[in-house]
Amino acid sequence: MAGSETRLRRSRADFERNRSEILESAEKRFSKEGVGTSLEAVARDAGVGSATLYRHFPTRDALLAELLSRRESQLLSEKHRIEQIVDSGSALEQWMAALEDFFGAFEGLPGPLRSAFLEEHNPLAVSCTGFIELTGQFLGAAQRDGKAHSWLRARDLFLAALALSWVRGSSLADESSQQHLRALSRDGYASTNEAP
Amino acid sequence: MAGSETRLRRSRADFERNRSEILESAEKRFSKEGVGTSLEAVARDAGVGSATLYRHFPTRDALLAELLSRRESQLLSEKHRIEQIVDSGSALEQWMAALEDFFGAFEGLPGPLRSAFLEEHNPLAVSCTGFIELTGQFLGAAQRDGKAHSWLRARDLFLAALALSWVRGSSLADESSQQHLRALSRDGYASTNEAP
DNA sequence: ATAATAAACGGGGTGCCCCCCCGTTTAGCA
DNA sequence: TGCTAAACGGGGGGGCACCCCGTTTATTAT
Repeated sequence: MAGSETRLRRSRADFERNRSEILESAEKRFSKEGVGTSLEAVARDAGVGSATLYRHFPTRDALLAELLSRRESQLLSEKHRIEQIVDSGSALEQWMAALEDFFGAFEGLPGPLRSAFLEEHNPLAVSCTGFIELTGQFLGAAQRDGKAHSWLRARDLFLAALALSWVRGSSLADESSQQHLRALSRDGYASTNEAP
Repeated sequence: MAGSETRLRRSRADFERNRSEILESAEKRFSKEGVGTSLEAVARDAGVGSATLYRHFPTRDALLAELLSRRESQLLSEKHRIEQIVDSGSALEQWMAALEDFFGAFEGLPGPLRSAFLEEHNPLAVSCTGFIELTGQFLGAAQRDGKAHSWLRARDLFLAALALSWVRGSSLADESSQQHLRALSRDGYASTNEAP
C-alpha cells in the first residue's frame, strides 16, 4: 500500500558495474582502433559475455552515443572558451575547428554521425541535433554581424565540419592539406570577382 | 629457337571470360549495394569460385580500380564538354560538380578513394592521381584568370570534391543541403569583410 | 590427332565477427 | 533466510574474407 504498484525494484549493482566496465573498455578500444573495432573484444576486455554487451547497448551506435555524451563536457568547455571571443566571425571559425577536433575523437566517427543525421531513431541522431543547435548559436551571431553568409543554416556547417573531419583521416601525413581545406571552407575556392 | 625462351604461352580463353564475368557482376552489385557488398556474392553471380575472384583481383580495391577505369571515359567526355566553356571560373565549378557526381558512382566509393590517397601501393591511388591531374588543368586556368585563389592546390580540390560526395550520402533526402554545401565550397562560410 | 604440361579452377576449410537463444546464477526484497 | 525477477554468459547459427590444394582444361609440341 505504501507506494504504488509501479514501485520498481532497484536495479542490480552488477548491472551498473558491468555497464561501466563496458563503457571503459569501449572507450579504450574505440580510441585505439576506431569505431569499427570488434564488439566481442570490447566485451572480453570488460569481462562480460557478448550478450551482456548487447543487452546494455543493442547497437554499435547506441554504444557510440553514450561514449560521445560522456565526452560532451569537453566540447562544452570549448564552447565557453569560444564564447568569450568578441569577434563573432573568428568565434565561428574556432567553433568549427573545435567541432572538427571533437569528431576526431574516434577514427571513423564521422561515418556513423553522417548516417545518423537523417535516421530518426538512431541514438546518435540526438547527438547530431545537439551539435547543430550549438553551431546555430555561433552562426547566428556571426550572421547578425555580417560575418557569415545569410543563406547558411546550422546543419550546413555541421555537415561541413563532419566532412572536414572525415577528410582529415586521409591527410594526417600532410598537415598543410588540412589547413588548406579549412581555409577553403571559410573562403571558398573562388576568388571574389571584381569587375574587370 | 624460333622465338626466345621468354615466349609466353597465350593466356587461356576462360581466363579473360571469367574476368569479364566478374567485372560485370561486380558492376551490378557495387552499383546496387555499394562498395561494401559481399565479394563472395559477386563470385557467385559471376559463376566462379571465390578463389578465382581473388586470383584476378587480390583486394577489393583492385576490383574497384578496374571498375573505375572502365567508367573513366564518362568522366573524360564530361571533361571535353566542360573544356568548351569560356569562363574558366564556371568551368572549374562544373568540373567540381562532375567529379562529385563521378564519385557517386558507387555508394561508399569516397571512403576507399580517401584511404588510397596516401597509400603508395593501393591500386586506387593511380586513379586518384589521375583525378588530381585533371583537376589541376581546370584549377590552373581559373587561377591564371584570377578566378580561383592562388594558394589552392589541385589535391585540395580533389579532397574537397571527395568530401562533398561523401556528405551527399547523408543528405540525399534534402537536396538543398547539397546545394548549400556546394555553394559553401565555392564561396566559403565567411562573408567578405568590408572595412566597416 | 594426341599426349604433355603448365595455367587456371573451385570446393571446402579456417578464423573472425555479429547477434541471439535459453538454461543458470544472483542480487534485491519480504 | 527463502522467493522471484532481473541479469548473466556460454554457445550456436549465419555470414564473410581469405587461402589451400587436389582437379580440370586449354594450349602447345610431337
